[in-house]
Amino acid sequence: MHFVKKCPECGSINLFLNKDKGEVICKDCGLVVEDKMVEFGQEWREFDSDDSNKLRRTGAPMTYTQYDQGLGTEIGQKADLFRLEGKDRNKFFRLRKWQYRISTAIERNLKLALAELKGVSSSLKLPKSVEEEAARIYTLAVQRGLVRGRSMESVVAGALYAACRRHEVPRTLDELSEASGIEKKEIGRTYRFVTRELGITILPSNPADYIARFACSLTLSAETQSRAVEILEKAQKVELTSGRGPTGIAAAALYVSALLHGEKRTQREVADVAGVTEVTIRNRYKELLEKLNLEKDIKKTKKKRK
DNA sequence: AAGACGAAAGTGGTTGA
DNA sequence: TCAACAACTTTCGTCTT
Repeated sequence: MHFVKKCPECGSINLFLNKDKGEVICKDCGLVVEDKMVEFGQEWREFDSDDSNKLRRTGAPMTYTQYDQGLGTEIGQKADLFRLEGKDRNKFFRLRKWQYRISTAIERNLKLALAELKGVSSSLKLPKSVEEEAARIYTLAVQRGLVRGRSMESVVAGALYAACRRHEVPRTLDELSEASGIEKKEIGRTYRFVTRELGITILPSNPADYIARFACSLTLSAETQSRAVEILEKAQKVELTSGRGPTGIAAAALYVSALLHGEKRTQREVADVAGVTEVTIRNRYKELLEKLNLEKDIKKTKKKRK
């Protein structure tokens, strides 16, 4: 268990440890700060009503994959209204009407969106924790009005993509695109927008995270796989990886590794599963050979073959 | 004939003035 | 806001197996 010093959502250092529940809570935004990323049943206190009986919850844990979790605020209770007259009073009614409209709109939107999210998530076979995270992100996005001017689906896809990245189970934009039916560009755009607006920090994705999945769909042996990861590690040290697309690097490492183990796959095959072109693989491949002195190894295995 | 290689031109996104 | 820039793609011709 490591302790987080700053709230990942709002950056506040005003954290509060609730020993009874064993949770660390951000006092500013109400986020339950996770010690690991995989954490179920987070809750935003902020959005709860003040009812004390609601604070003690029983029953099923609250989850962001359900659309209604006590969202929204009611403006103006009866008592306040009697103190207002004329213009002020009208203003109050107007505000209340809008508040009502907005909150019901949010609920409707969430209901639809979360259904969509579940669909996409399950077609990508994503773990439940990622789905939760995505739902959380989406909920936040809706509340901040970030969906305006964007299609609901694209924001869902963006949220899912972000959630995948945070949980280090990366899917490529292509996969998300296929599963959601949203254009790659669009997902990327909303993804960037949403994460920036919400101040979500995303670690640059690690090429090694892709290896297992790519290797699997290429039916490569476990040795080849771990060799590829080794190559990746070396590549990181020589700073071959910074700035490049992680999928390209992963693909190249896998390609080299397959060659070394006599499990040759064509560049085309590798390129397809990694969602990059052969050219990119070639470039990365070339760089890998140069910087890591792998030429001899390749030649050796070639001779062996003969 | 298929795969590997490389050059050249084009695309979308980031950065810095 | 615009131009320069890097990474990546597309396309195509040539070489290798």
